[in-house]
Amino acid sequence: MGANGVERRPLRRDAQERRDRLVEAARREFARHGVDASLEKIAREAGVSIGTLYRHFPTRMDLLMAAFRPRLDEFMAGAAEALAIEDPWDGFVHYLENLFAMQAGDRGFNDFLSRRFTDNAETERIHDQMCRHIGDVLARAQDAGRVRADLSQGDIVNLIWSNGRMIDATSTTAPNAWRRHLHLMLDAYRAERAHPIPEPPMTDQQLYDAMVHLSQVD
Amino acid sequence: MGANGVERRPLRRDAQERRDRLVEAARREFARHGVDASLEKIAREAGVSIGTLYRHFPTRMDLLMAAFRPRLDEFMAGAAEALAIEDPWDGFVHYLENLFAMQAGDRGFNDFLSRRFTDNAETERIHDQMCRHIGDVLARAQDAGRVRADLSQGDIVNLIWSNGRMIDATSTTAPNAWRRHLHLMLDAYRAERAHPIPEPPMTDQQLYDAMVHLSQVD
DNA sequence: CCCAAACGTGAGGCACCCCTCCGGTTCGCT
DNA sequence: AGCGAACCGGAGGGGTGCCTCACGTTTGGG
Repeated sequence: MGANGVERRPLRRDAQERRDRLVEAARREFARHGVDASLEKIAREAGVSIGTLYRHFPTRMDLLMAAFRPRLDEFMAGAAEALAIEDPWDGFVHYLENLFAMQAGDRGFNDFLSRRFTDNAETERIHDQMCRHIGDVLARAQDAGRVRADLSQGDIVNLIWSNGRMIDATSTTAPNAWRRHLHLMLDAYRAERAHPIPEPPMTDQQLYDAMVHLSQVD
Repeated sequence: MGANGVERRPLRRDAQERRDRLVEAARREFARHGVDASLEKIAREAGVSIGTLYRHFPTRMDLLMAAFRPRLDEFMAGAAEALAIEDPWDGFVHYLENLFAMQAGDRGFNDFLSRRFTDNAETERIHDQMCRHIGDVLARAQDAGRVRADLSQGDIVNLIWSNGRMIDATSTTAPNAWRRHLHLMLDAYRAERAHPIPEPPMTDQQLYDAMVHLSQVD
């Protein structure tokens, strides 16, 4: 079955082989240089011409989705795991740990999580699903009185941005620094030590706009 | 007196006027697009040719320093204020509030604080001074038992990165979101009920490398 | 008022990157 | 084997940005 449910004949053998090499090269380049990596370089890296790249992946997003599919599945599985853990706090921590670790492992995926590409129905779907996951994990921990009640989904998205930036900075020189950041944040999130926050959480609209903003070029 | 102490005759009247216009335009463009803003655009904006820009500012850093000098002074003054506040915790909060607010006010300055340009003695000096300030403010609050003892300078630099990214995302849609982030972080930093952190702080070398890394193009 | 020094200009070389299009190549079905 | 559909290559047009340099313009001291 094709991506959109349309049955299509399999690729010719040579075409399939080139396509695989492209996805492989894209994974490497996106991981190294983020989602804005040069397509021409990816083609070169794959030993394929730029025209071929465009034949298989008409838009950058097509290539991104092909490259990140496994990572995305892995990530979603981690989120499901979190909800399966009995203790709500442990589930919350597991969710964040999984999130941070995946961001740390791949700069492209890190970018991908931080930005929201509005021109693509599938990525919208993915982001919605992510937001639902966050909401569930968070609400459960809050209902159990373990996470401060005034924490919002937007604060977690914020955390994604923060951590993303930190990982950009430290990944080559201190690859585990994110774990420190995470545990510091956990102390900020615990219900026991909460002090009132003088600024209200972002509205859904603000949050959405901010994510879209990050995906637009200056 | 010239920047490096060399006495040089004043600029010709027309040259001075163009230089002023350039600095003005640079401030605007850097604020809007970060420190990587296009120099050609800045020249256009100033109504001056690109050649003239290069005559006055042979390197991007020369222009950056000219544009940010007032902001830098303002920032350093805020840091001094923080140390002048009697209560160590209040001083700590004041320092961070000043820092965040200045990051929020100018995308270029935000970039500037996050990165470390190694090819320039003056910026190195500035960063060293900033690190000293952070160290002083932090140590004072820790000695007073108000900030958790296991917090390191690197964690504050981390905070600069985190907040920088958050501001990039939210400045146009939720310009005060940083204040919420700050107060969340304060709850993470308070000494009372701090939980142990399983990852050691970054070494000075790691911290330095990370800052340099951020200032290098992909 | 004159002229040398200071200054300004913008075309142009170079390096990227994106994306298209058409002539040539390869596959695999019959 | 032969042929048409599928596929591939890569030149090339359009865009942006950096930086230089030969030539023309302006200033202000003498």
